[in-house]
Amino acid sequence: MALAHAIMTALLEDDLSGYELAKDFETSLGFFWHASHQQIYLELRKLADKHWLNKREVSQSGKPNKIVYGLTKAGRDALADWVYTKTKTQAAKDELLMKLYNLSSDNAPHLAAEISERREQMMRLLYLYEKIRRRHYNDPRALPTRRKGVYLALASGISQGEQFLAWCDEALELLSTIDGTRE
Amino acid sequence: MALAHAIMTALLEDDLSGYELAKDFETSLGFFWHASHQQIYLELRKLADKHWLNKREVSQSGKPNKIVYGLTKAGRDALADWVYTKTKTQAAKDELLMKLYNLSSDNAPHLAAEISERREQMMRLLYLYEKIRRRHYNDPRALPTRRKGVYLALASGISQGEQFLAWCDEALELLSTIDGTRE
DNA sequence: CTATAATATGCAAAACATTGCATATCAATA
DNA sequence: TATTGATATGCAATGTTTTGCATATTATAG
Repeated sequence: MALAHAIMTALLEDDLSGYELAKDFETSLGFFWHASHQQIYLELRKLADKHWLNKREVSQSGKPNKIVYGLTKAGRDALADWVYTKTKTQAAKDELLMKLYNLSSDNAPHLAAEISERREQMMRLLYLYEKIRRRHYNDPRALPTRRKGVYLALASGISQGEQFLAWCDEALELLSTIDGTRE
Repeated sequence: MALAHAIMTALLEDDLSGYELAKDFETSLGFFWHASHQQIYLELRKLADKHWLNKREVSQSGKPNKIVYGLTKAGRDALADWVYTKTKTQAAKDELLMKLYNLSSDNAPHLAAEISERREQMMRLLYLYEKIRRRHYNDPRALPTRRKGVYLALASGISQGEQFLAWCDEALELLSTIDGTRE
């Protein structure tokens, strides 16, 4: 049921279409949850059937029309209840770390390249997050309650990201000491 | 195919039974990959059918017998090839952060309790990891190539863990400023 | 006017993961 | 000797996610 709740959380402040949600899940929300458009459209219809979301079609000029979803009272209640359920321990699946267990002088350059790429992705994301933090979350203690929670999620993303960059640097440094001509 | 490769990676150094693998996936390997015993036993049989693993039954005294699996040449080759495949971007599913988006003065004590619990779990894990690092990975540059990779995975776990502890402290501190009597 | 890209939504099959149940061996202990 | 707990393996049903395919509208660039 977790995707349902992630979607409803994204709808807390704004009503959104499936397409707009999918973009959020790719960018800003992407740090906390991943979902493809196929998953999202399906789940939105399920949630509307359950009457946790309402839908309305919005005509647009210059673009195809869209279906915009918003939380109902029942949806808000279900979401509020969900917060009290026990969170099961983390997903934790990182193929890159598994691959590092298989490090050899042959594949070291490939792994270094993958790490570099991930490092750049993370830099772009961090740039976005830092900008948001500076603009809207400069004084966490002064925020209204809900925004404090959003701030903490953002802060988690930022510090995980910074930690990741530092790790990438250590990894690239150590990988560069591997001699590809021997072994 | 990722679970298959995670299992094979775990078998790189030692032949193991499903039960032993399941325990590894709960503890040390758990930082990098999660898998239940049901998944593991099923996957082991699939991999043996593919001839990527071989199996043998081992009689034990004082315990039920076990089936021990080991990598075949074909398995090692498949694993080596897998390292060169492109890693898709991170899983990133954290219910706790999603829940924080729903923070209210009502649920703040519950969320603080969940964070405290996760903090303690992480402390226990970190204690284990630090011990391993000190014993076996004190001088990373002096390690043979493959062990350098294992070190980097471990280092990633440790620094993520430490970052998480720091975040928990910040979160608990900020949550404690929320006044449950109003709003 | 044609190709491309962004917007917008969807179905179906396959792969993967979780949950609940089931079974059996052996050691220790109550 | 009955119960509990660790060891050891498995099936079946259900749920979730990914992958591949499909379709349609409009803007922009060539």
